[in-house]
Amino acid sequence: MTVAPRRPPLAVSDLDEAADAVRAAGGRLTTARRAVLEALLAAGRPVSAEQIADGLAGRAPLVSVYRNLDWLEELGLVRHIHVGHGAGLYRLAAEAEFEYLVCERCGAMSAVDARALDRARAEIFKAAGYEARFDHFPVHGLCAGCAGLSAAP
Amino acid sequence: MTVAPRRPPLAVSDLDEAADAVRAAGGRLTTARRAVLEALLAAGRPVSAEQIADGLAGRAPLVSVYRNLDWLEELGLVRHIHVGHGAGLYRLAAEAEFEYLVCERCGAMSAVDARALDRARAEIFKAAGYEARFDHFPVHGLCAGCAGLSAAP
DNA sequence: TTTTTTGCAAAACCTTTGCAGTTGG
DNA sequence: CCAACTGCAAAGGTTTTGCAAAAAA
Repeated sequence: MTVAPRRPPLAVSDLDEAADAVRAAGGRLTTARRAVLEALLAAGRPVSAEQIADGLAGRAPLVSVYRNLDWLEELGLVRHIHVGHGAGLYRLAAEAEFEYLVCERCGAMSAVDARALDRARAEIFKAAGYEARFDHFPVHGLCAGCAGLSAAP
Repeated sequence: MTVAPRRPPLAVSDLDEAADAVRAAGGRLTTARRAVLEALLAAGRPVSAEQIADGLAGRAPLVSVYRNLDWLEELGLVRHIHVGHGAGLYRLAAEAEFEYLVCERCGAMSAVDARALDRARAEIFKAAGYEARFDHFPVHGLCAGCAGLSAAP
């Protein structure tokens, strides 16, 4: 979960494309690395390193999952987000066109097209001069249901 | 750093008011607790538990700082935010009218009046049905200076 | 006195690192 | 073959917990 300069996203939609990207970078498609990529492709949503390792049936221990996630993130194939106080969640950069919203009451996590938040980004820029990014620290708040609950007495 | 239901903010501007709030809640104004409150009042901006403990010259060890921050947060006097990958930062709820923006490139943290982000919140609500809150996970992105840098080749 | 709070020690939790051995290309 | 990668073990940084001793009211 390096903080370092984020590489431009490298979108892949299947294992073959991922394998090509790995080899193009001079990397090797090891058992552990393939397993992590398969897990991410299968998940289709942000998952923790532990969830990945658990689903790997021993093909790679947690530490190797972390090392591969880091390496793949440096390559631009993987991104991670921070949701509440829990562990970091990882996803393929292929899904980069989505951004997430997290409900702090019920824990729900919704995905929206990144462009849907462009107007919000523009308002933040007008108000504070910041180019907001929601792809690392998603928007936290209350989902429609929970917002309704706290509005009603 | 309990996640639990956030209490309504309890704004205090000096130690006396804080002491009253503590006693009104049936708590005691111990040396450690007073020291933590003084540190927060003096800081006037979000600081880590470790920074607080370091400035206390032994009046309370880190573990007591954490316990008091938790207790004070449950009471509504203190809030914490998450900035990047670092430790949580604590501040008095009195400063709740400010929200923060964090630059992921240079680490700068700017405070803005919370109302300045109301339009952005409205846009997020329109786009995703979420009532966004920036008071726990601040807006992350690029400050004006760093955004300019990455725009220029 | 009585209940709260302290502070040490130890653990929990997530993530990273050192290093010797393994493996993909 | 040999650099890249693994996996164990051990550590890192942050936060929490158990518990007996101390202190506020």
